[in-house]
Amino acid sequence: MLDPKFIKDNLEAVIKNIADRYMKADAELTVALYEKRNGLIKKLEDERRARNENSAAMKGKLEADKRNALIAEGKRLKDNIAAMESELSGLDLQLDTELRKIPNMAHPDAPKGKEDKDNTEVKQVGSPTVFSFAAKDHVQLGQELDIIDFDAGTRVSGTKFYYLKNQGVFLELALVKYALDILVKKGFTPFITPDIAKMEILEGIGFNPRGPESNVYALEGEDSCLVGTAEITLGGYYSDKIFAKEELPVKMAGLSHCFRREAGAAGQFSKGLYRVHQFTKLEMFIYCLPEDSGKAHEELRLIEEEIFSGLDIPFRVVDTCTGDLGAPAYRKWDLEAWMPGRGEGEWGEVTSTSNCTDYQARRLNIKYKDEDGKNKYVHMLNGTAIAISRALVAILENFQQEDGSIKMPKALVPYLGFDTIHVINK
RNA sequence: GGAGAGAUGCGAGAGCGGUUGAAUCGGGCGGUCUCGAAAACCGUUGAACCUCCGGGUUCCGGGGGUUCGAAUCCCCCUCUCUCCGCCA
Repeated sequence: MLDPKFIKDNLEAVIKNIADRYMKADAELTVALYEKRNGLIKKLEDERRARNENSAAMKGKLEADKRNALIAEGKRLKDNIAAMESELSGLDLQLDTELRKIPNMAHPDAPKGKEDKDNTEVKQVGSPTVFSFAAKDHVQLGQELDIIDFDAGTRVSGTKFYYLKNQGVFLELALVKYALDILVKKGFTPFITPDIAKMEILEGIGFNPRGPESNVYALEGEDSCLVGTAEITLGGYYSDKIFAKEELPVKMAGLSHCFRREAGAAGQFSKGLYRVHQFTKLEMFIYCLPEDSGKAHEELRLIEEEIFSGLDIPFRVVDTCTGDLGAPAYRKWDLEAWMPGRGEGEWGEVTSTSNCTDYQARRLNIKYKDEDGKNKYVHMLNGTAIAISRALVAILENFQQEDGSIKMPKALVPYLGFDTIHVINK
């Protein structure tokens, strides 16, 4: 969330930012509630001071009537304070509700626009794969090679579930290890995180775990959820922490399963593995000083580029427009890989890296001690190292051969122990 | 899952209705001494919020309650430790 004081002092900019991001939030109401709350706090504190003085006056020996008078005054103050406190907690709740709706400020250079079409291409690496034969999509390839079983996934678990099978299994493990090795070399501490997190952590990260439009699976009667990304568990890892300045940056790599409801998402562009309820993802996470977050964001993007270049997958980098940014993001870059099986071929998102500045840190209460002795909020950034399901789409579709086999990227061969997934039962 | 013990500042740990935002020790920081260091000694050292920038309020695991007044008494919850059970 944003600092209410910041909203008050930059009201016009905040209102414009909400509009740029096509979000529904009421900054003016928020400020009004904030001011009302502060006024009440002031009055409440005066009453509490009176109460403290009153009880301090009663410490020694007193004549009975004097004491009784003080007790009567104390009782009056007590009732008054109780009433004000309950009013205040109501106001706090309202303020918090409004505050939650207000997105992070967007980077001034983030392209203005409403939806993903308005994202701007920053660069392209490689070029769309050209085939001398009719290319198949990954659904067909995966089934023919017997490495992905969608039918069994649907039967056992429901639509948008799948089994990886045979070499598909080793492909997932190889991709994880390949990316992990790169990250460890770059100073990231590897983690395998829980796949479940408490709602308060989800909310701190900026997810909405409740409601029918939520993308989150909540656990019945548990006050916790299946995570949609390890961003949640990595970001929650240091909640309520105060870092020494020298400890930063902290760089983490977290492997987890990701669970997403994806309610209502259907159609050609989300078929097969592209949009599923469960997948494996290796996520990067950085906690850093505010002045370093721009640089750290760049670093995350460059690592993503390195991972995909290393796999020889053609991709482009896009700068995400204001309307397409998630609420916590200040700026976001996506890598989109070439996916020949989407229609006539199409760029499809494979990674995403966001600089969330102090938006998450404020709610999760993650700070560092600055030289002036003050505790200040850290900046928090996340980025996909590799999301297996999407990477599989790109690998199967780009590296398919005329005979239906798939050539493995060179970088994966040492991890796989084979260089081709051959067509069977021919 | 059952039984017991506990949760206080950076750490250890006292306090068990009003003089405690918190003794004491340790750590950190600053200083004295020293050629320098160590030792010793002295000083200092929590956070959040509001502010008419003088100050004020709140916080002793979390939430409720009793009281004129709660770190201290009562209730509920969470977590940690020990023992037993179960289990990959």
